Amino acid sequence: MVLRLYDSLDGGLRDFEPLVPGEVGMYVCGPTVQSSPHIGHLRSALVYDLWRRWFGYRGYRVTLVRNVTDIDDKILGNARPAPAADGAQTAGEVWWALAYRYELEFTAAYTALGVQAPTYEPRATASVTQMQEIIARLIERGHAYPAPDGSGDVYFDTASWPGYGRLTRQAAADMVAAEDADPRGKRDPRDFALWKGRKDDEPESASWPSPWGPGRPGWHIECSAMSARYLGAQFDIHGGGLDLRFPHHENELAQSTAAGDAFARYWVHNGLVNVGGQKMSKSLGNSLYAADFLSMARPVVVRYYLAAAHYRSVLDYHDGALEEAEAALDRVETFLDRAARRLAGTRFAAERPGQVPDAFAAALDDDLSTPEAFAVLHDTVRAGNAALDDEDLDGAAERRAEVSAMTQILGIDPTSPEWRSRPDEPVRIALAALVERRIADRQSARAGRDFALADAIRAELAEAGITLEDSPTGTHWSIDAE
RNA sequence: GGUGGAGUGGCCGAGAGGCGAGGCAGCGGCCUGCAAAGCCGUAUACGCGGGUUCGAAUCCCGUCUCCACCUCCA
Repeated sequence: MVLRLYDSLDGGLRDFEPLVPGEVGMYVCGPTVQSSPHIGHLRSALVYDLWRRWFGYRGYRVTLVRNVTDIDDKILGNARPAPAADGAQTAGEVWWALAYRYELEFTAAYTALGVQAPTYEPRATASVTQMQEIIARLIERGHAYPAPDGSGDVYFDTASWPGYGRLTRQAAADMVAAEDADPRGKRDPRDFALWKGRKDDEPESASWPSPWGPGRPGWHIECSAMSARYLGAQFDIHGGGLDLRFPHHENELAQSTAAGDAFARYWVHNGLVNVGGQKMSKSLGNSLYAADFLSMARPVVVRYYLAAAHYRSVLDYHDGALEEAEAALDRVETFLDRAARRLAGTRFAAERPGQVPDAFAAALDDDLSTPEAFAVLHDTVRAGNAALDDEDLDGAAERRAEVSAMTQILGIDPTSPEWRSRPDEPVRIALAALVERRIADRQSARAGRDFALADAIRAELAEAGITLEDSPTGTHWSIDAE
């Protein structure tokens, strides 16, 4: 079976053929660490985590590079201004401290969501030499020019590159220049900065020496440099949020190819997250930050929610969505739990190494169709429950193995230690002793047909947050999901 | 103005010419002392108007509405 993915450059589904057999090189635009991560950042990271896991399951060795943009106008803008001429320090946080603080927030959010660390996570500030090398090549080839205004800026000459606009299928003539664009030394308003000469109010620490004067890199060149540095001049997949298609990815593509690099062979873009039908924005005040979102439900539920929609669709968050995800995931958990209890002590007790059902694999092979994959997961859960009802233990064990395999790939295996809040063993043991005693009391009440007492005990435990379930093999108790 | 995308049952959300994905909620049933969990059943769904076809949510034409991007937002 061939893996297919939707290539934004091509505008259609394409069979994936790796550059090097058995390997996948994937570059994903990470965040600019200028403010706290929001739900959209979570989704983006999760999407590429899922791609990576699936490629891995399909036998590829995946090199995933996700950068951190740690130097940028907004970072400088959000940090304190440069020291005054007399050397007096101004109040506030220095830009690199601010960038690092937010980087740590991103890392914490990704970890909480079960996003595996990429193979490497380069910071833009560590590849300035590589950026300058590309800029020099562009100037040499006649596709970039230092601004004649003495600003120290270097611009990409869009008019010199016929392929400009290819990724977003736009004709240069149709592009509308932003009203607030600062023309500075540009030949054409569409030209974009490769290098930004240092301005007087910018801190010395945010400036690097260059052949064009001290300054710092433009945003787009960062990704061109880092992808080539870690994955090579040509690599398999370039990913990022749909909002980055233009100008960021268009510019990356133009500058890398104009510099002579073959660049990405496939472009993958994830859909954005809206809140209440609208794009998140600071002015609307509807931004949903990662930390808040992750506290609204168990992280594995958040992951389920974000992974259940197709990665290219717009995901519109609305109230109640996490409750639905919770209910859906509970079905899976309940089955695994139920199967484990029923199979314990039988010859099917040991977990078998699971194979995912063919339909599940086919779904993910088809442009990572997680919605269909989740449908297969639920079908399998139902079949497993039915097997348990029929006392078909072999079938139940088989379904359990499949469910485990699927949830592991999706990163939502409820039994995985990463989702377990550390149980306080002594407390658990003590609680178990007390609860089981009440259950025994209830059993004798039931045996004596004193259902009023039995129900009272059940209600008493429910009050304490403990749910009882009777089954032919005994009464099972569980603590309600926290 | 340009480019790309979307409108599916009470809700979420797939699919893309012919068997009504899946989840949540609802209803009926089985099971249960009663529950819970589970299982089985249950929907005249595809923005609107035409057309092509034996057959259209899926193709074509028209039309309405919404969203994203168009120089630095994942």
